[in-house]
Amino acid sequence: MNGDPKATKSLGRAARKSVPQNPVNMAGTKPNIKEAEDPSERVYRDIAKAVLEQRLQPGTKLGEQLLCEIFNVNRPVIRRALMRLSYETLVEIRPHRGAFVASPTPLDARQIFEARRALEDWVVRICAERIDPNALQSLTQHVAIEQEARLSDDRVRWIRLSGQFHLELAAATGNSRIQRYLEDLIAQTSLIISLYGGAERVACEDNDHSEIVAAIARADADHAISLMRAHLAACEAGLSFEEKGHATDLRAIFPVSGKR
Amino acid sequence: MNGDPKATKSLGRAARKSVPQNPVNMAGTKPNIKEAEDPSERVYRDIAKAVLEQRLQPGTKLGEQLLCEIFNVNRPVIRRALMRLSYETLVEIRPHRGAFVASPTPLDARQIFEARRALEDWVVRICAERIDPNALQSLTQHVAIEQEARLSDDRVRWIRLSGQFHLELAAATGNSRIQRYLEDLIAQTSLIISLYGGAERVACEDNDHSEIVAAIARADADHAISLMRAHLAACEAGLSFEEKGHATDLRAIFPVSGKR
DNA sequence: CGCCAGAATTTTGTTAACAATATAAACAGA
DNA sequence: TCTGTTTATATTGTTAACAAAATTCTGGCG
Repeated sequence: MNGDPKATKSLGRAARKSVPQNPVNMAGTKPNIKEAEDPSERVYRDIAKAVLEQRLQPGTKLGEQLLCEIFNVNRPVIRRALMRLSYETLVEIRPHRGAFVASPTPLDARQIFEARRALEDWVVRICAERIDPNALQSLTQHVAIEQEARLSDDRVRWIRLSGQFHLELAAATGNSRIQRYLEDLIAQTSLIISLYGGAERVACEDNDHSEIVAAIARADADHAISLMRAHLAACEAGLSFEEKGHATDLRAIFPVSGKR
Repeated sequence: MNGDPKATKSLGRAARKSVPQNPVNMAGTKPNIKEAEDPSERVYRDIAKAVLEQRLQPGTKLGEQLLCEIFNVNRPVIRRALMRLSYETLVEIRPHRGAFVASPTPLDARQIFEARRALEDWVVRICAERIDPNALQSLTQHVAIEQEARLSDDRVRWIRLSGQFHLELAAATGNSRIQRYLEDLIAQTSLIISLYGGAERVACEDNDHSEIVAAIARADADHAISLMRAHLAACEAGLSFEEKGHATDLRAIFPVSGKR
């Protein structure tokens, strides 16, 4: 989430007198700001979330009209959301063809994991060096929630929490840029696991997370880093780049060969 | 400079012949594809380039109509370019207010330099460990060109080449994601230097670059890293956050009448 | 029976007009 | 003369209709 603290949409202080009978929303208390949030923001968030939770599989076509009906918005709104998603390489827009959920290649996967290693090494080191007690508390609690979700077999929730752990770690460094980049990489990791993931298709093991937190709590940077390295390596090692024969891929690859 | 009556309507794309004469355009010749590049791409690139070369100062308003006239395109095209620029936090879009060249705060500056340190440490290490001879050759040549530009007092060219050096370094790692993130950070570094830069407002010193390349050529990762760290630290130390008394800064700081 | 060509349909991309909001300018009152 | 309000202008955001491209369907041919 790219929290936008500046989007305060301050509607005019003085009520405009153009309409005398202006049903002012009970002034006095906190002016319930209309928020007037860009609807494309919601569309973007929902689609990104679906990708993150592996409910949207790579190669899925995202037709504009269909999305309009689903979200009850106009096409430019959809278009903006898709454009933003394409900027984060979560969807691929092919001119005059449409938008599709991105399908990272094995090479992409390698680069993404490499980038994650580069960033998360730094994140873990910073966390171990200067960790806010509150943040540490929050992390510990998060790991507990994760375990609970895993035990209760709530797969979608588990996946979401799994990725969120890494994000909270990044957030704990206080560097919003690194956090944003890691958001991007984690979302694409979801795609990669959707494509090349093994049997259970999980992102992370719980135990790894709790051990990392423990090492951070001990301010043992080196150990925390090696744990994170092993964690990501295990995740990457669990991929199998052979099973690429999904139907969606075939349709994306062969434009028209079919008849039925 | 009212617009010529030309071009806008007369889409210059070659008329597509539905004549059966051309049943299948074989793969042999594809020079006429024209790529049909999105015009917003050009607008985006030009504006980003202007920011990178510090010709566009932070806080500058980027009115849509004005840009339409400058680039001879329609508003949606401008709008797309601005939206993309806002994704990269090069411009800030305030609802119903317009788009402005971003003005990173001192806190932003700190985070950006921190992120650069995190990424470029990794970049330099990877380069020192596994550098392609061709890439090394290219880097050496680039440094030479940089020096030439500096000696010839071509300030804009020097600034551009200075940033490009770091990008080529990132490109040499072969990781396009890291490269993209660093592009983002370097562009914002230009903004920071525009805002808080000292007298000469330069990004980098030439000697630093050549020394870094030399260390990489020797495969001396540790030395290369410490050189890069010192290089970035020197750049950051050259900033002065005091001279903020510009009018544009004040307007950017107070979003609307000092509320909130 | 399978394959290729051509037209219809769907979908994307673009253009233009409309509405809402913020900015500014002018004006009245103190 | 200055402050506060009102009106006018300009710019942004949205909606709707139009045009181009591609996929799909249909028909003819090998």
